[in-house]
Amino acid sequence: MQKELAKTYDPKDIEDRLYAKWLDKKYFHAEPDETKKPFTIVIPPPNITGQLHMGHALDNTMQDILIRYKRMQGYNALWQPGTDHASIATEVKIIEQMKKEGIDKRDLGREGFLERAWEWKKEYGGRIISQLKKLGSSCDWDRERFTMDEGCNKAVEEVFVKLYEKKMIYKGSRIVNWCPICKTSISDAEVEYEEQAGHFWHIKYPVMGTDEFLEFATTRPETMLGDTAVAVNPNDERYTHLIGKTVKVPFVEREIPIIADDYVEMDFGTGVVKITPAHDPNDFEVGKRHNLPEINIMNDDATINAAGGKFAGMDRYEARKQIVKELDEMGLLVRIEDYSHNVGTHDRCKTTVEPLIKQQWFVKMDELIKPAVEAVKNKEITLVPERMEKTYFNWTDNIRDWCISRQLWWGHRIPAYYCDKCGEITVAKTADAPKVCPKCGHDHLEQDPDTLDTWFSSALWPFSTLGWPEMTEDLKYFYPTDVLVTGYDIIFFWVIRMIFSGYEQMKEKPFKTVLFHGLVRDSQGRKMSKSLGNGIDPLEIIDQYGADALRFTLITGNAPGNDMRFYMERVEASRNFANKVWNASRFIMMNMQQMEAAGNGAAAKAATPDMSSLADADKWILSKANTLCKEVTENLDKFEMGIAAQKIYDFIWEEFCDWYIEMVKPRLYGDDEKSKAAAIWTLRHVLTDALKLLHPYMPFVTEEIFCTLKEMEDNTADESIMISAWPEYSEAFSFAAEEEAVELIKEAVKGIRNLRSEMNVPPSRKAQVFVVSEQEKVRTIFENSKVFFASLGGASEVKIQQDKDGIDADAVSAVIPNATIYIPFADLVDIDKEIERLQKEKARLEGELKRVNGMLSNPNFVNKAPEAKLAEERAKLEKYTAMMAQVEERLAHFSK
RNA sequence: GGGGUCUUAGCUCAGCUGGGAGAGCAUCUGCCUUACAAGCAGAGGGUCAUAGGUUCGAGCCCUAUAGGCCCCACCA
Repeated sequence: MQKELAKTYDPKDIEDRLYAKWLDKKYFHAEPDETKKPFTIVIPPPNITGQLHMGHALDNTMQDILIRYKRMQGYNALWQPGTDHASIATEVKIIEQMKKEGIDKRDLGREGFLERAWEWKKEYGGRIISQLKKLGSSCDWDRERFTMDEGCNKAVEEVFVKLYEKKMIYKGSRIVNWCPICKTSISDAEVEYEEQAGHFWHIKYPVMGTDEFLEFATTRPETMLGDTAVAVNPNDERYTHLIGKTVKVPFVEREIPIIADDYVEMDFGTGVVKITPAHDPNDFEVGKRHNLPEINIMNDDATINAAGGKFAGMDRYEARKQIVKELDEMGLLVRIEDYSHNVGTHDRCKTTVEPLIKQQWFVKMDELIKPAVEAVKNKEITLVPERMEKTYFNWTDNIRDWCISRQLWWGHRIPAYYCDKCGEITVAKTADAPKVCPKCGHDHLEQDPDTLDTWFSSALWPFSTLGWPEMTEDLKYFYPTDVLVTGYDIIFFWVIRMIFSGYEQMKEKPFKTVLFHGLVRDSQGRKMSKSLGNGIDPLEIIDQYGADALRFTLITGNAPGNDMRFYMERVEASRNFANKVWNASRFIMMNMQQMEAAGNGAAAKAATPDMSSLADADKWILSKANTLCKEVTENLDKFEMGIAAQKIYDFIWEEFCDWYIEMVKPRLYGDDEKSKAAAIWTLRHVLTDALKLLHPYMPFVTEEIFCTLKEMEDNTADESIMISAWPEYSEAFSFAAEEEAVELIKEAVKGIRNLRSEMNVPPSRKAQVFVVSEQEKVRTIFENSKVFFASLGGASEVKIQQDKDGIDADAVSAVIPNATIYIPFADLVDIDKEIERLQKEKARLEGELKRVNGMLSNPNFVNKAPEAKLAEERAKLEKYTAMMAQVEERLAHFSK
């Protein structure tokens, strides 16, 4: 039973041991249980390529706090974990790795490459999971899933086939964003715009049958090889006479029409736009309106193809240079202007994307998005913070069809089969894959070589992980999930797509609340990135300071949706807090042991206290703790985790450690056994509640202390804090009168400390303290708390009396409501300084009185303010008036 | 072009539905008081960006202005 705790908290010994225990006891595991209410969170599945970074650490700390909180509240809490195959991100990594070995993806072939990819998954897929465990994440690892496991594959096929049958997935030739390095199409969401310094090349085309030229400007001159028209605004009088005529495109020697279209802005540039339907999304639309030919001039690697004539084979930038040069020589280059403009780049590899026309698969969005918009509008799904709704609607209002096919190998292969004889397309699940063409009976069918956008499978995550498309018990019980915690940066990629997928497939929302967090930046406010080398590795922080310190740092002092900066000083502060909790506990346990050794342990260990033996201080801290339980619960229910954390911190450090523990020491060292037992009962009770409130934030240190405590009490029933009951507010522990009494004592102690400090009285010099109050009630309060003044205020003796009899007239004083404290430091008193001090106090009180009187004499305030506020101000008036009288009395004495 | 957000103590940030400005770190002073020096006690430091407005009352609500950051759109 005798258990020694180290003097400083060392998380290293403890964390792995406790985590292993939790796993062993299956505390994280949840099964459907109709007697309990479910609370579900699905993890944003980290990429298998991933290493735990600060963003993950924050994201998962938030989830763990919520899940641990709800678990303690008695919910059947499920945190569903898993990883994401991350199609393109992983494929790019593997290709990089192979490149080092001199292997090209194509050398291996599809099968060979996939084999290698699965090996990668085996090797690295588990890495991030073990890192999440280091953080303390209480995920149900028995349920770990992967976006390409059998169940998720089934879900993906099911959705694809269903949507295809409903004509909500279609194949079409459309302009898409093409990455010439990754050689795949990407969705609009994957394009990142980047401001780049470029040029505006002013070029002119000769108008056929005239000696006129049409001048226009372009940022991409090489696309002229694919021009199929030149457009002007129909109302532009400068050009009306040319509409219907043609111009000749140099090099390719193509005659193309001059057309009129509203898309052209008259006052931008020359008011003339070259139209390249195959290489620009706007031009593509113009081309459709005017039935223009679409001439693709590029290969998949962004070199010019045969349609580019003499430039064929050149890279797009090389061709650009050459074309400009030759146009200049031909006298068709008017001028070159510096021009800064946004260039679309691929978010994975930063390559400039090339708009190209390709056959691709799309999800039709117009109908699908409707319930997702409604759900947020009518608050069936709540976004926290609320302002994220604007971002959400901005996307849904301008939604375009979702390009879901990727020219990659790692991912879910599109379940479409083509007859190489009649061209019939058959879409079917793998299990029902057609052997022969259902149209012509031909037996040679090829599956579409493309795979799906990685977000197609993650969109199904909240229900695919629970067993869908089977209507499993898990799905019935745990769906819809409760909270989704994620960064605001993937609202378009993921959040919206989960919402519409949930409504479409489950006819029900995927989650009730989306809780957004911001980015974790470095101390200078920069994004942490590999290229900057400014990333801080969460694992190193855990190693050095402990997971609890890291978690607490990430969660305090930052509001939902806001970015935060990461400071080592803050980690240290959190570590210090863990140590503070540790030492306070150590102190309490030491005293429990002494009590036990003296054979008086029973009363201190009782389930309920002997109310009559509780001192004012005991009731005060019990009452404070009681209020804290209520507030923290309320804050957590509103997802105000940072605010709740701050309250717990302040309570433990200030109220509990700096005040209560110090107040209680004289009793612990005294010989009133009854009083001692009450104190220890209170210490234990408050500590336990505080540990429980803190546990979601700092799971390790709280568990270690909690278990040690229970061991000392021989309480084997409570084997872990993580499955103990969340502390609830109880009217029985609300003590308003005692709270008021102790606050008065605190005022008195602060007053004494202040005096001593101002007069440079060393702590070693003890002094007499006189408390004078005309109110019997106040005198009783001090009488009950006399014992505190020795340790807290360096008092050698405390005398409480009704008048100033026997007090040195020149004693220094501190004025508190309804009482004056006198300390006779006759030899130290400097009359002038004392007068100055009292005058300062008087000025302060005058200020307060002026404010209160101002309010109370304002009829508008008296008439309109709520009654409670009025009463509060009246009480203050009374208090300050009394204090003012006391100060004036002292001033009068010294001024004589 | 549209939208969001921020501007609070030297630094980084909290401040929930409007009712006397807070934390951590830093600074200054004094303490190794038998839980903790990763600590204890005390102190200094803010016209809450600016200008108006609503209100009995504004850091908080409204409008405008200035500066910073972010997202979306992409006029070639």
